[in-house]
Amino acid sequence: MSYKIVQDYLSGYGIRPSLQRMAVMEYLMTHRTHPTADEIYSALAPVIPTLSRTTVYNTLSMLAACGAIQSLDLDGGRMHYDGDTTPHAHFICTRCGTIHDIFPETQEWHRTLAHVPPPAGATVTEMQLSYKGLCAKCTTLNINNN
Amino acid sequence: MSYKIVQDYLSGYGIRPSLQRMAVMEYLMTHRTHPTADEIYSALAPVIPTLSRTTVYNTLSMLAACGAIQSLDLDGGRMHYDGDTTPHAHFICTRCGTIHDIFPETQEWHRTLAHVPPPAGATVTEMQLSYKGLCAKCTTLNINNN
DNA sequence: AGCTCATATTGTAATAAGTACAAAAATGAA
DNA sequence: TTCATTTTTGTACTTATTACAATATGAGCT
Repeated sequence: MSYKIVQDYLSGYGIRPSLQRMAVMEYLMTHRTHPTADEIYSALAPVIPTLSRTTVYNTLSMLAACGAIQSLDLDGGRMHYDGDTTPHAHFICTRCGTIHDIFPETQEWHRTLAHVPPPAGATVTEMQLSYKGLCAKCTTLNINNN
Repeated sequence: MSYKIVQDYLSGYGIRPSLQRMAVMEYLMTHRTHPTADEIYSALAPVIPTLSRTTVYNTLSMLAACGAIQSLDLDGGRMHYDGDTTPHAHFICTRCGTIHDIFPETQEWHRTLAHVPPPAGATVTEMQLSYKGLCAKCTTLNINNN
């Protein structure tokens, strides 16, 4: 992924494109695995030896607050992040932890929002639709008692 | 809430109705505040002086796994619990933490499920639809810069 | 270039939620 | 009652995240 694309993306959200921020953003753009803050830190630390965990946490919170990325409350303990901000749902496997994207037709997404309306007067900043269960592979393993 | 109702409810899920389990379940049935494990512990500890935090955590996990209650991954840090297992969505205010229930028409809920299908072959055990933002009260406070 | 001030990053220490585990207690069956 | 199983308890630990103060960086001005 080119330097300039990431830089322009951040600038477009009014975010100053520092080395660290670009690295985090680029990681999320090129890895569709919905990583946690720590996974991102571990991947980037070898490349940016001075990188601090705190910076990764701060950067992710900031990017999410600006709407440049999406944060996912999926597995209780830790937060996952998604560089794709187009409206979509997620499935998380409670056995292997894999997270799958589910892209509904845009009109269906809007229909859901219209029929499950947030409280009157509230300002909605995020919406999340998620499923938990066993993925196909783990369902099979489970049947075979592994 | 009568002892017998709670007891029968747990028995219906094949859960042995111990004193501790009944207390936790009864708390969730009579408090629609979507409490965390610690809030439940703090409320029950004075009534059951020997109660242990671990028991509350274990009980909640078990009740959720059996489908007797619903667990809500809403605010990153901690898990919230809901004694109402009928399908409904939630709104959480990121400022004051209040959680509101949103009850859509049942047919709309099913329509959403049908149009946002989980991965093929997966076994879905939980579904969660949630909004985050500022509640009406906090929206007003925010405008007035409080 | 050098200076200055605001912003960003770093590292350490602290917090907070939840889990592991082994001992003790309670329960139920024989 | 006795024995085995289940449940509860308490302590210690792990893990994710935040607080905070010190340091570094960078953009604009002279």
